[in-house]
Amino acid sequence: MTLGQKIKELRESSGMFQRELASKLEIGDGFLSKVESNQKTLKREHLLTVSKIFNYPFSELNALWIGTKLYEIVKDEQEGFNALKVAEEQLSYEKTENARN
Amino acid sequence: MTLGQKIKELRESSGMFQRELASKLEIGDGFLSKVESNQKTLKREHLLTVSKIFNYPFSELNALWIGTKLYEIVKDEQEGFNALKVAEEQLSYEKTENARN
DNA sequence: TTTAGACTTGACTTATTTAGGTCAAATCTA
DNA sequence: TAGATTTGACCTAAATAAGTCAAGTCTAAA
Repeated sequence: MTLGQKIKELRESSGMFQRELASKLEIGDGFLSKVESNQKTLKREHLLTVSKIFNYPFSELNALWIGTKLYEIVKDEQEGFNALKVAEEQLSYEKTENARN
Repeated sequence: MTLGQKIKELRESSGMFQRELASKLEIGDGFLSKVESNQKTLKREHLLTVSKIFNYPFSELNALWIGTKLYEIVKDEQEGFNALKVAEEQLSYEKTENARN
């Protein structure tokens, strides 16, 4: 599930048109269309608005937002999967380091 | 293990000084110092040179390079870990999609 | 079968960020 | 006190973010 897919899903399942949602977010509908197909990214502040409109947890939108960004970086990389593992490892190392103090 | 750590490790275990390695890479030693502490990143082409100098697999350096970059993105994020999972999921979804065709 | 409304796409823009450094001064280490 | 390393301030070019807008396409229904 990408952020674009999720937004489209939320919008459609609430019977809203792109134009409506776009206007709530104060962006053009062309731009929203691209957001839903992950050709463009929403500003992070917009995520909060989306969260409120559809009453959907911000943290999940946030995870999708960052995750989709990470995916854009690794998707054409041979070492993409390993790179994700490296990042994960560094992250959990940092976590245990901080826990130690 | 970060890329900076790995480079430092390779350099030190071959008894080389920063100045020497820096000159082989045609960068300043101040810059290399920052690379080793992950404050700056090497150009990707430099990775190939490093790989040759220390006879260390390029693919691993590459994974560390991308991984450290990903880590920089997620390290201060609450949803960092989940975001990595999202990216991983998207990546494996894409893989199976491609395999289907 | 045409036409309206929803959506997609391509070309373009401008402002901000990031990449990839340099250099000199400060610090650390034997 | 020399040589190795680190740090901070600074720089420029290139990339990315965050859009707009008009033209094109797709789909139901009159």
